[in-house]
Amino acid sequence: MPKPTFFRLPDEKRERLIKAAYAEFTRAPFAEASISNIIKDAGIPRGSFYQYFEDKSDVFFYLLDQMRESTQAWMKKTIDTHHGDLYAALADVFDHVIDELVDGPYAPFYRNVFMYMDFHSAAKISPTPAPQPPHGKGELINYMVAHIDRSRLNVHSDAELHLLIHMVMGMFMQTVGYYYNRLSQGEQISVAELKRRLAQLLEWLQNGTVNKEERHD
Amino acid sequence: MPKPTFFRLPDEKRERLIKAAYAEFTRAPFAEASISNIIKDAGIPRGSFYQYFEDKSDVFFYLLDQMRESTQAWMKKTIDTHHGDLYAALADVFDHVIDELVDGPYAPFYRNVFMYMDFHSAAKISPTPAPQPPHGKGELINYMVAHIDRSRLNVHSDAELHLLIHMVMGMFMQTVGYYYNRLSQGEQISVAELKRRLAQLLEWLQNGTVNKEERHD
DNA sequence: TTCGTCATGTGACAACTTGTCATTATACGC
DNA sequence: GCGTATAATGACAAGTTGTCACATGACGAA
Repeated sequence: MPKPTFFRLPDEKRERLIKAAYAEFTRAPFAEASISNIIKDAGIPRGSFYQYFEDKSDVFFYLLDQMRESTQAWMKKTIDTHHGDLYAALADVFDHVIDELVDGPYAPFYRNVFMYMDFHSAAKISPTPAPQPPHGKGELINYMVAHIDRSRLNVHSDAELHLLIHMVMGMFMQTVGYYYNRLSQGEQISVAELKRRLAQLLEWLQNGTVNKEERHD
Repeated sequence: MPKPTFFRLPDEKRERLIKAAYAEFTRAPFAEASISNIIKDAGIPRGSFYQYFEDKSDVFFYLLDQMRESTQAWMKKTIDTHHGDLYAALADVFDHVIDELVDGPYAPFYRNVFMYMDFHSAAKISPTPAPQPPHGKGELINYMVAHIDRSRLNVHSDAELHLLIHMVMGMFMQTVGYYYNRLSQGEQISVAELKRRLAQLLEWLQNGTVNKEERHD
């Protein structure tokens, strides 16, 4: 988390810093991004940066957190809209988020995020099946566990539902990561194809991949 | 790939280098590992390192490649043993690989690999659904597409089987990554629990997560 | 106004990186 | 014994990060 001083900054200065940080993490993936560039761009001295943030990842995850919050709100809303129908909500959200990731104003930033997101970092963002402080990463998954309609789901405990949600989220990130990888290799797949893949994965997850002997229909 | 000079090195020196590289990537995750430490440990001058390798990731992926090869061989063998039964083979391989990852001599190295493996790097290792050079990362997935028994699988094309395999592999890595994350947070889960989770995920993938209305049993 | 105190701003600095390159050493064929 | 290609070497430039002693505010009390 940014230090208190950061939040006491005059709006103009704070926004200048954030903008510079976005620019740098858009220019280069986390490992290659440099604090030097951010402060040069924002026009603040080096010492000040460390007055506001712990280090590079502190800014980075602050930016990510902002993105998470909006997505999280959208997800909750969608679950309600679909009266707790997990897969209907997921299909909806995936579509929406992908449009955001691919066409939205921050698309190139997200690209760096997804391609170079490791499991350690992902754990800081995506919902974690663990006791969580009231607000933050765990909030969404707890909301989901509480509001998902399980009557038609083959899960038998909170833990199992946690696992399922965790898996679906991971699957989503993986697939988006795959899309960006292809993009950066010039072997771009279309957004439609990306969505088709996700739909297929969801379908498998719902109905399984194994043919039941003699389906009665 | 290491440069030709590297492979012409006297065995003793080459092994010393590899050993030092393993030590460094065991000590620290990729981003924090330093070439300086490797050469200090191996006792070779800086310039020589660059005679053998392109850069840090060149050594790193060389090490990973060695691990991939052995796992790959095991996977193929297991598919044959199970006469192309995808899920039986996967269950087998997962169990074996996990024991390797958790108890094997390279466990701490793998830990760093999995926790800090991003999607971009993963693409270099895990099977990619794309036309592939005869040998390497794509070899396994092509072998699988060719040898998996599809008669009981709900897949209708090579592309779909690719996708399925891709997803299962990703799911595996994600779950192992999760295990290591918990480990590093002190909230360790047991190996048995890890295996149970994977088994559950495979089960869902086979039979689906949605209750068919009125199962006839 | 003058002082004290606490929060901020600042940039020079040490301690590391990495990749290069001119130079030296070695091996091998003739 | 000589020439040439291949390999070894370490000083170096150019960059990075985090720190710290000090300067500059701001604001209330005397």
